[in-house]
Amino acid sequence: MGSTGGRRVGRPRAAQRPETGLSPRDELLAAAAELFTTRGYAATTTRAVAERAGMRQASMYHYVSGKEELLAELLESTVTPSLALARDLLAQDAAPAEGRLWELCRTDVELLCGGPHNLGGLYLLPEVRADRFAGFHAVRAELKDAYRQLIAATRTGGGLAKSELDLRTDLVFGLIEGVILVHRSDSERPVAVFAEATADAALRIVGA
Amino acid sequence: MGSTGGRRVGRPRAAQRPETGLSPRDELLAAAAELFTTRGYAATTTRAVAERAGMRQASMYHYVSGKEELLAELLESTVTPSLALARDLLAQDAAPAEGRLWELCRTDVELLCGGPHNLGGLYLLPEVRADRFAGFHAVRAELKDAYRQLIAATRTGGGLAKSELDLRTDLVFGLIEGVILVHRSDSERPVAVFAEATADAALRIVGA
DNA sequence: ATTATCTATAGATCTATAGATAATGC
DNA sequence: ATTATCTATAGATCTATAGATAATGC
Repeated sequence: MGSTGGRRVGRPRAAQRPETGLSPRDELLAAAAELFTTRGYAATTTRAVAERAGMRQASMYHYVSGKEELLAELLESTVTPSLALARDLLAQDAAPAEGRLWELCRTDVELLCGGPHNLGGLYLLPEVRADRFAGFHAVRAELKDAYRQLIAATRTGGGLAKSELDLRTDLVFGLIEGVILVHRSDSERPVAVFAEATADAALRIVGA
Repeated sequence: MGSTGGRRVGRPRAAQRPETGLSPRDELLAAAAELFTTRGYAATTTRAVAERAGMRQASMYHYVSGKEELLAELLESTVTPSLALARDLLAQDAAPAEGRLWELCRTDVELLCGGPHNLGGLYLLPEVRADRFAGFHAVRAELKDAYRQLIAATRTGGGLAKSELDLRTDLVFGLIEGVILVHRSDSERPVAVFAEATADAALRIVGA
């Protein structure tokens, strides 16, 4: 337990850099997050990811099976916290739906815009449509359904026909996604302000 | 001028298919539109584009310099009509801004969701951030500025501080973009209905 | 002995060019 | 002669595996 920190098992890395404190796997995930969000998934090579994480291309395979695994894990990490909150809010059925919907919107934006990279944008990579990521899509569909249920439970949402409810859900869900995209173009605005404004806008769309 | 139609100069294509009526260049653009929007830009090979357009990979270079040119042209085609309308609406400064903003939103959604492929999604490919597409970004920034000007000209927009105006512009612009993404998941709803609902939502966001 | 890394590379692409070919046009 | 296509391919990747190496652990 020497506090010297350094000495690790295994052959040293060829290009030594200051310790990040992250595990090698997390270094890879962080590198992938940055590269996938800025250059895109297909355009990012395994070499680029590994090298940015401080190791050689081949060493990456000691930790992950390939690019797909990195993307799958990053996708999960974007949607899982939002879904956990959504389930929580759905369960609080004594509280007014308006406030719960507002909170879901706000937190969703904050989570997705808050990190160092625009992980929210990963949702939108065309490659994510592949079957490989069906698991992610299922989780995401559950999140969207939570939005739908909360919208249906609002005062104005109560009497809506199904098609009208679907429409409003798409509008709100579209707003959240779109806003995450737009965010990256102007990062000087505090995320908290932006997230609250988006939640306000969502409620106005629903008519509450 | 025989109405037989067929006979064309040059070596015949290896795989013959029914005439599309499009020029070879337009066949390439149509193929690229489909593939770029569904699989992504980097994941689409020149071979896939050419083959889908009915010719061999190498023949593509007779018409375009490569994939980049196809993407650049497709991008232009998505934003140019919207910008033309935006300029038009800005010039009509006698009419109330609310109605003009509504019309811009509606038409923008209709144009981008209306085509056979989700060309609106091209905006969002990470590759589009490259310098090569600076021209497109300039046009797009002009479109966004038109949104801003119209929002500023509404009754509620008049007295806004710059930061507040920027915020609302981002929310509206984000809504338009996000909604285009969401649209592809549910194409059974008529585009016209969706476009109007989006425009209504945009006005509610602005507070008009 | 175990482990984390490295170097080297086979095999599979993919792009863009060179040069041949099979039509029509004159 | 001109044109639109083709086939063939060089050169440049990129992925994933095989096997070597340089640390610590015991």
